[in-house]
Amino acid sequence: MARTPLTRDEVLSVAGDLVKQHGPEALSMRKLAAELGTAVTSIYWHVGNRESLLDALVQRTVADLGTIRPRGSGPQERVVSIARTLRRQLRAHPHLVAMVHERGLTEHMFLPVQQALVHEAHAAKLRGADAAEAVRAVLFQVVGHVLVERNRERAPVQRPGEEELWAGAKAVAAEDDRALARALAAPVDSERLFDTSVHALVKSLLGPAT
Amino acid sequence: MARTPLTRDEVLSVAGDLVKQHGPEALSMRKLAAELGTAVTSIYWHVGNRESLLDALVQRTVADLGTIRPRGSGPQERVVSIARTLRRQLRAHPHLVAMVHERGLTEHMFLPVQQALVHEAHAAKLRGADAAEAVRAVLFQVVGHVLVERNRERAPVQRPGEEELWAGAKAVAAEDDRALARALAAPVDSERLFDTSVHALVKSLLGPAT
DNA sequence: ACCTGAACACCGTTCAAGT
DNA sequence: ACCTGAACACCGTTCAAGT
Repeated sequence: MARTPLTRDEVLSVAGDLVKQHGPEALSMRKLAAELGTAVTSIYWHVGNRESLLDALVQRTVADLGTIRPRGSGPQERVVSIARTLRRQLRAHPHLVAMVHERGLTEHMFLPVQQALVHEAHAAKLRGADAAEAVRAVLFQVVGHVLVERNRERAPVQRPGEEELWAGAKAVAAEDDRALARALAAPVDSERLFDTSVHALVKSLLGPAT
Repeated sequence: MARTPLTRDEVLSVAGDLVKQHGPEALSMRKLAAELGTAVTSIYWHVGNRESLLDALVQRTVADLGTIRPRGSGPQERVVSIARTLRRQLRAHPHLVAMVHERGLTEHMFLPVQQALVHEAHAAKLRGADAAEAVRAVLFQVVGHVLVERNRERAPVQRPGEEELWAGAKAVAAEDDRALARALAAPVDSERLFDTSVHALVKSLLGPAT
C-alpha cells in the first residue's frame, strides 16, 4: 500500500486540480490527503498549513499568467482587444483568479496588461496623470465587469427574474416603451454588453478631446 | 439563568449584527447561541438551519434598500448622481450586499435604480434596446467598480505595491513619461476614478450621437 | 528528513426526550 | 409550542513517536 514519497509539487498540483474544479471551499486537508493516499499530517510537513497551501497556488497562478498581444490598427481598437483578452484570461480559471484577488496580488498579476495599456494611451497622445487615469479606468472596468458576470453566473435562479420584473402589465417603469420593456426582460448578453461598455469608455477617454 | 423566550426576530437581529461586523464566515451557530444565551439547537427551531438564517438576513437587506432621488439638471448629470448614490449604498453594508449578490437577488435589489436609470435614458432620447443597453452598462459599471474597490480594500498589503512596481529605474514601461510613472506609483483615488469612469461612459452612451 | 496516529478544539445538524 | 443535551460526522492543527 505504501506509496512513492510525497513531494510539495505533488501536493500543490492535486490541490490545484481540486480548487479548479470545486473552488477553495471544497478543499479540505483530509480530502486532499485521501486523494494523495497519505496521512493528513504529511501534507503539513510539505506545505505548512492550509492557508499557505492556498497562497502557493495563488503564486503559481500569477506566475503562469501569459502576456498580452494587442491586435488592431488604432489605439482605441487595440485597447478594446486588450480588454477582451484580459476578460477571457480572467474567466478561464475563475476560482484561482478570485483567490489572487483576495490575497491582494491583482496589481502584480496585471502588470503586463497595465504596461500594454500605457503603451496604447501614449499612442493616443495621452500623457502623465491623464494617461494613468485612462489606464486604470479601463482596468477597473474590465475587472469589475468580469466580477459582476461571475456573480451572476454563480447565482442561482433569479427570483424574481428579469422576465417577470419587466414583463407584467404593472411594468410602469418602462414608460410606454414596449421595445425597452422587451429588451430589459431578455437575458443579458454580457459579452455584447462588455463590448459596448468598453467601446463607450475608450471612446471618451482616448477619443478626440471635445 | 433562564432567559426570556427566544424569537425569530431576535435571532435574526443578533445574527445580523455579527455578520455586519465580521462577515458571514464568522457566524457560527454555536457562537450565536452563546450570544443569545440559549442552546444551539433552539436556533434551529426558529430559523431552520444556518443557510436559511443567512437567506432571511438577505431578504431583510433587500427590503430595507431605500429609493433613489436623482439630483442634477440634465440626464447625464442625473445618471452620474444615481451612480454615486448607488455606490454609497453598496459600500454601506458590504458583507450583506455581498450575500445578496451570492444569492442572486441583485436584480431584485436594483429594481428601483434601474427604473430611475430608464427614466433618465428616456430623457436623453434613448429608446428601446439602446436605452436598455445604456441602463445595463451603467449598472454593471457601478457594481463592478464597487466590487473591485471592495476587493482592493479587503486585500492585505500589495506585494509588490504600485509604488515599487512603477518607481524603480527599470520601469521601462512608463516610456519616458515621468509624470505617468509618478501617477501610476501613487495610490488609486478610487472615488475620483469612479467619477471619471462614470462620466466617460455616460458621455458616450447618453451624449449626442457622433 | 519524512511520515504516522492520536488528540484537541472547533464545526453544522439530527434526534429523542423533556416541559 | 418551544427548549434541551447527547451524539454524529465533519473540520484544521499540534505533537510526540516512529523510521
